[in-house]
Amino acid sequence: MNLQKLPIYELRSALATALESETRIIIEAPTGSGKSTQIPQMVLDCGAAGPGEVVVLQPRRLAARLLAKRVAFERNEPLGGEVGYQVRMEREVSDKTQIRYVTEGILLRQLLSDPLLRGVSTIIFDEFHERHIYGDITLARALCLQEIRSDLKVIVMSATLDAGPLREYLAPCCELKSEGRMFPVDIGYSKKRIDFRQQSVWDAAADAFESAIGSGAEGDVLVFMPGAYEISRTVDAIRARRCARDFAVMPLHGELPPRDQDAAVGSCEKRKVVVSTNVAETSITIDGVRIVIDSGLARIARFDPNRGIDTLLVERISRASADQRAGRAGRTAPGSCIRLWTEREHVARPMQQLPEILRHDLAEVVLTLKAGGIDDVRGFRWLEAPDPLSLERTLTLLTDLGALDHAGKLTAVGEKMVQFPMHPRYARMLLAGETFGCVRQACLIAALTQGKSILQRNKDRQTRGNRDEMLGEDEVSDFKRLMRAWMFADKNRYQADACRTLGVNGAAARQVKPLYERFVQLAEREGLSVNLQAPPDEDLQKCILLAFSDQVARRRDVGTLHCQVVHGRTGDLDRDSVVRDSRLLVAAEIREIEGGRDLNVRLNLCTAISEEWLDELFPEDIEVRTEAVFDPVLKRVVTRHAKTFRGLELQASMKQEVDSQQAAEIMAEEVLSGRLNLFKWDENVERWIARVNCLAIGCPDYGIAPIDEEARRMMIQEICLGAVCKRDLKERSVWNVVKSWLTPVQLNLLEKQAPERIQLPSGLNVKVRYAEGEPPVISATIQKLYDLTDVPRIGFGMIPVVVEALAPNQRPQQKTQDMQSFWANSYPLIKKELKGRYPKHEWR
DNA sequence: GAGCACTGC
Repeated sequence: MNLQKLPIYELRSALATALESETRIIIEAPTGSGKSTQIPQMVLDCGAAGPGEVVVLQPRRLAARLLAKRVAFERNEPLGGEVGYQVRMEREVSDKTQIRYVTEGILLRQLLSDPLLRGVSTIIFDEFHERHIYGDITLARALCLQEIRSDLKVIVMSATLDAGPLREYLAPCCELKSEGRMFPVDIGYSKKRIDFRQQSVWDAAADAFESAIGSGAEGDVLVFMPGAYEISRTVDAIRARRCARDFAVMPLHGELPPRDQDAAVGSCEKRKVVVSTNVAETSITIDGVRIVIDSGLARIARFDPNRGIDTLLVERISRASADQRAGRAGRTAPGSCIRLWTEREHVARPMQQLPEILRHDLAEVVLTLKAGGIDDVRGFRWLEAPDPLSLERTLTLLTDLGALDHAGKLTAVGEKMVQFPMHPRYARMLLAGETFGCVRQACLIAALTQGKSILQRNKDRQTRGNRDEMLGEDEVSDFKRLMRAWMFADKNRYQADACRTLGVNGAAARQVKPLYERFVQLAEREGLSVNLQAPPDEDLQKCILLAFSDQVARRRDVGTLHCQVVHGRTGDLDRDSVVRDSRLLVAAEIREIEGGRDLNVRLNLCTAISEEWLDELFPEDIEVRTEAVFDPVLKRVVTRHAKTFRGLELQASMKQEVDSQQAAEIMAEEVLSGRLNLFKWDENVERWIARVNCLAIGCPDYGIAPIDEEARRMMIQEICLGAVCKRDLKERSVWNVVKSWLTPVQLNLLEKQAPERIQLPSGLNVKVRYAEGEPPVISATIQKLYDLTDVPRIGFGMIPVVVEALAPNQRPQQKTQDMQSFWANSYPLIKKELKGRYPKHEWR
């Protein structure tokens, strides 16, 4: 290839000039422009950055390795000489290395040991638009470092750039731009909005496939779907079409065995249809694709700081992601992309995916910052500041784990924890291992939870039987079973056949070993005693409990998997968990997933615990502020974290007759301050509310308390405006109540019928378009209505209602509050509560 | 219908 032909070359002289005078440069260039291989060489070759290394940050290990290889080859040098790379557990560098490709976390760690980054002349951030959390943090640290080291150059490269905020953040900085050499991709939208509840997304994709092939489009086809289930349905749906008979239709996602993945990526005699998750959006390139069919959906992981739960829900992708997906059709020739949504819907989508820093658990990052001497994380120079609530919760967790003292300073324990590259919870478990004689086991557990799970899910009866047989049936901890499974795989040298009998992912198991060894090595370096002998189960269980004490759960009954979790949460024990009989357990993972049309919270990686340990491990005697009758076991747990655990305690108490006025008052306080999530109403709760005589807030999928006229009117209004749909009214009883309020026309609307003219309770006639599944489209008329009624839009899919409940035989002390002032006072509170629960909605 | 993709001296 003639390198001079790469489009990025047009920037060569401008870059050299900029480097003479500027220390911060933004380069905007699309994927495929050659920026990742050429810019570092230009920087090195023009000599303007001065002596020292050019470090290039990559979000993915594979990319770092491949780019280094490529550049070494271009410069006719051996890898690890002038050009090298460094990723976790792997390095090819030497003292001669001038260009070093690294993953983002590596440089952040390097900053801990060498805050001045001596020997580094230039840091280049590649693929910055992906906005990974470590990229954000490292950039912030690099900019701070420039204040001391004025010779340090920072270059930020990005494909699509929302340059505004970044430009401000980097100011003063210089910008360079290069056009790509992508082939044009013709983008087509659906003419009519597709409701995936009416027509399945796989059928819609198969239709799109049929029409694309029917109109003579050439090349291979790439279909984007949110997950494995949708992929398998899509594969079936496409195969069933007659026009697919000349095609090989293949799935592609992370859970697939490597052989199948290779088949999807590799060449094929027939034309190909690859149905894939997001792996094909950034990580994997499939040659020959000229048609992309995009469902516009993806499963997106978030951490909900309000509840302390990881969520994994299907969401609509951003415009930037959609463009990235479309671009996959134009890598080798002009192509086309069919989007299964309308152009109008497209405009309503967010420009960019929310950066990771706003979606992830911050524990590790904050601990790393603290270790880097940044005491005031709230005032840190964030490119995008994380949610203050999320930050608070993180600081609380780190304090609970003993990494920070009450002034927020790093403790000696915290200093040790930082040495271990893992979530602080696991680092804490490792340190606790010293007390309980299970450091080695803790190292293995930490290694096992780093990457993909080594035990495959949804295995057949046979496989599960094998597991019980070969791994033993003890019911102590899922971690123990994971460890046994790994040791089995290790003993069998990760051979595919042996692994398959137990449903073990051999490749994932193989990657555990070096991590395990590394962690043991680090533990030894930190002076922990790494014993060979396994401790009694009990000690390991206690050790685990210490790291996850805020995730203690209790089985609600023996017949179901349903559990109560501290902090007012509920969830179901994973049906594959080995913890079967213990009523009390601790979950290392709590995540909310979409199962069918419902949301389910699942408790994973569980460990049985015993009530007696609580006194031993949490001796602090914290006064509990209520006299209500509580489950004695829960009371112990609650006693430890009185403040945060109160929710569970109170929730438990509701199952019984509440006869303590004080308990009710505490509860009211919890609800109103947003600390306690609302619970499913039942008669007890109603009685409780009646007793407290307070304002509470609710939303329909959690049930409806006795509602006054005003609240009811508002609710109807929201229904008419399309802000709520029947699906939101999850509970049958609630639905029956609501149904009884509505006129037939309103009922129709709620059931998702066509646009209607309706008279609102306020007397206004409006025409309404029901906008379920997307942010409500506010027409001018409706906007006007909002203005007239002073009802703020809380967001799609929920109705906050006001409940003014009265004690029996008591007159209202004041008439139902003036709605306007109610909203003015309560809106921020409600919004905060709901925002945590429905992060994917757009808020204003 | 029980669950995306990455990553750490």
